[in-house]
Amino acid sequence: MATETVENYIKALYALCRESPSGEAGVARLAQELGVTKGTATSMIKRLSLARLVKAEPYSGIALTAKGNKIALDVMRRHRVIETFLVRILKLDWADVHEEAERLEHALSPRILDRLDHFLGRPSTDPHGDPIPDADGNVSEARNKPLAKCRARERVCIVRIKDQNRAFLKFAADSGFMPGVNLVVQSVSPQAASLIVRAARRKPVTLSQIAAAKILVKVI
Amino acid sequence: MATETVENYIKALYALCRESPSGEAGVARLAQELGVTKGTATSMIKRLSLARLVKAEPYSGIALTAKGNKIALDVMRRHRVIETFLVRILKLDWADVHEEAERLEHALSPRILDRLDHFLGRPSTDPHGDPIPDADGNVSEARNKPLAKCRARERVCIVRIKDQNRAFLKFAADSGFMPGVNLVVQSVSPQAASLIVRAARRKPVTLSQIAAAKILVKVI
DNA sequence: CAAAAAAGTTTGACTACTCAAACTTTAATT
DNA sequence: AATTAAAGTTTGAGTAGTCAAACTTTTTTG
Repeated sequence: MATETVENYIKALYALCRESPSGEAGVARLAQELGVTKGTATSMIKRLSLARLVKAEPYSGIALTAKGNKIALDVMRRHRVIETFLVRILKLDWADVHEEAERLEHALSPRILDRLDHFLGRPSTDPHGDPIPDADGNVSEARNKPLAKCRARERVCIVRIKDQNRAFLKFAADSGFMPGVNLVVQSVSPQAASLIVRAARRKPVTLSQIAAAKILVKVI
Repeated sequence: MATETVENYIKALYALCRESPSGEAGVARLAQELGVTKGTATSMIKRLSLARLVKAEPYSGIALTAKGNKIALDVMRRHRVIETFLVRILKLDWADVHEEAERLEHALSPRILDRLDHFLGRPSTDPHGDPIPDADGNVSEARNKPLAKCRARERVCIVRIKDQNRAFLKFAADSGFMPGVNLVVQSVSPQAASLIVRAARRKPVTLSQIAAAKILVKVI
């Protein structure tokens, strides 16, 4: 079994590879993400490479192997099932659960994970709309688009908030932006790189393109 | 915060001090309990002593300080609340939950612990009847007696099974010996160091003194 | 009480993880 | 193309935890 530290490196690598156009991660970003120095990250990459969890040549990009990918999905599954439990059952704050799940995800046995998943009714997404991989590592990434790409007068439904940052989640929750909420795009201003949206029984909110890119929606 | 390893040493020390007449633990038993060598245990005791969690002179007994005791009770609280959750909510096997809780107890934040405790209705004991310390570290050790000390024809109610061993717990569950169950002591045989007890709608079961010492009861 | 057993300690070495700082390679800029 | 900045690597060192094995102290027992 991978140590807690290894799981965290793998998880971070998975996310970095996702958001990079080349599909490969770099040491500098990885180190930053995990709060360690570049040297530490380099030596860990060497270890992961030796364990065949990543593919990496010196001075070039890092990519997860199939084995590494499996671990990443497994950790993500544990993380998201726990988040769902914390919000739905223990009523923890939607914006706080990420940090809490971060610690718990490493202590969950397959047996408890399955029981918890069953108890929750096999949820397909966590409270932020992130898809939960199934026990075999299959994820159903729904084809939805960022709010930032919407045009004026479009009516959409929020399906996912793609940011784990507590401050952003707090802002989103305070503004009423949570999965399941319907929005109307009132106006789009390409020059100001912002758009104005309105949820039912709410005041209109102005969002920057950057913020709107983190909110995934489906058209209704 | 104490590391996971430190928490485990403290927890083991607490149990050893309890069951020792002198109230002090020894390195050999401690090492055995944790599955490490004596040397490893010695060096850890030195560290704990430096951190003022235990009081220990070379070649003499080990005792927890007030600070160490607080940690022990805190870990036990987390352990027992989790066990209660695993049995009551996730329906895990009564005999299996100890090992599972062993891993989870170190990953539980005070916030989650409190929510879980609240969700469970602030239970006073875990599924094995072990008392759950409250958030301030107060334990209500009920004055109950071991089944081994009972006399023939006594009617008692099981309140606690004082053993974490899975095999013993499995035997106990299979024999119907769980907290809340009423028993009649049919006969006591000092020579054979055993006694025969019977639960309602069950066949009589013969228990050794040793086994019966682990079953705590109250007279009814 | 002397010898043996048990309990406790010390030492040297190893893995996992980390940092700081010097260094090398690659990429970006002027 | 030459310089600089950024990214990546290496080295030396430190903490936490561990073992094996030699050693010392205490306890047990013949």
